Amino acid sequence: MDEQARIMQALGGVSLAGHSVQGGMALPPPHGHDGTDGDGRKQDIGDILHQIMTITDQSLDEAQAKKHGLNCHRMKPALFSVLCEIKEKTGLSIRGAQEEDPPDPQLMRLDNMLLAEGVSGPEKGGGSAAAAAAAAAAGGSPADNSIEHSDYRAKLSQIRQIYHTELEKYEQACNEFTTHVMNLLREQSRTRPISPKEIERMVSIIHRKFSSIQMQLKQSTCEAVMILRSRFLDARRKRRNFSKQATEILNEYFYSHLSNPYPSEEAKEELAKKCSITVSQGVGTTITVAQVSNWFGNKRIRYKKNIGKFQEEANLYAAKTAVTAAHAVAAAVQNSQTNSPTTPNSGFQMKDEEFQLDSAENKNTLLTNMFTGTGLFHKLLIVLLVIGI
DNA sequence: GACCATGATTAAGT
DNA sequence: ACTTAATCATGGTC
Repeated sequence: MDEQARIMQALGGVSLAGHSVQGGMALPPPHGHDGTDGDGRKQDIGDILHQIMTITDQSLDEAQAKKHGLNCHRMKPALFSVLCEIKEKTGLSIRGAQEEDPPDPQLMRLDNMLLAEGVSGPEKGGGSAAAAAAAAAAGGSPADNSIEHSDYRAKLSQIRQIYHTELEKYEQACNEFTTHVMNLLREQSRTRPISPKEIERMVSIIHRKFSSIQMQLKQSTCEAVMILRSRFLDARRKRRNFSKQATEILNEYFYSHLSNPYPSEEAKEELAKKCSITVSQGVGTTITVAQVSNWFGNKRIRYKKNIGKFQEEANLYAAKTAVTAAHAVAAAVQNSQTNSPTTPNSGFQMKDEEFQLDSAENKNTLLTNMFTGTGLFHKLLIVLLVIGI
């Protein structure tokens, strides 16, 4: 409004009050109007301005007609050049041209996440690979791709599809709107000075608006993916017990290395492999090295906390391994008189601390279990005695 | 449904 | 990087 007033004043001699007060006046015919005297000319300009000002209040047909009238008006070139001049003076065309939009960090984050989740970016193959990678990174068993995983992928691709169709819709709408506005501006540039820079600026404003809408779409897509992930791939929520065989293998190792129950990386790998192979029945869960580490971590701490509770189990496994060891020893003895068989070690050494079975309580449990528990252990002792060790 | 077992996660320590 | 210890959350059993 301020600008309008300035323009009015710049036009010179036309009193703003003069024309605006005459609200309901009859508009002069666009053609054949020959205002020859000076007063008439002023009146004329006032009318034209009034038409410009009230153009939005009129119906489309009316407006079109008036627009045509204005375009053809003999005063039009003069008015146009005056407007050009004013614009140049006020620097309207330059203002705001320098504002460059820096990449929005939030938008970038959303984009990156969508790309990582396989929603945006390359088609199907890459998408599911990314999803699998994400699942693996989340610590979930990557091979647990049974029903749940396929379900997850189906849902993800659904989200993906919705996202893409919506995005396309927005883009199309944006393009349509942009061309519409550009046409409008081009059309208007016949009656008022509009530089290409201004059109460019307008386009960039439109794009910014639409990209903020797109951001909302991206945001809600991200949320949907997060919900989906937490529901399907959060392994913590879907704990599954290891198979009996797998636990047995792990326990065997644990109790036969009781003095130092810290499997090396290679040992862990081998255990993981062994456990995975033995799980042939039912659900095809493989056991990862990380899971083996978890298992040993839990086992160590729980064993240490309550050795008594685990004693029976310890004897069982100790006997088991000792039997095989005894076999080996027996074989060795036959060849040459060797000594020191690998007797089950009852000492338990935690990292940086010796955790022996010395406490009276623990010793008692060990002894009672030894002689009341497994007959196997008895047999083993006898075997060892017979062999002469 | 209470209760225990158990796999996974996390903070803190080394 | 790996471990311990505590804790969470679920699975399984009664």
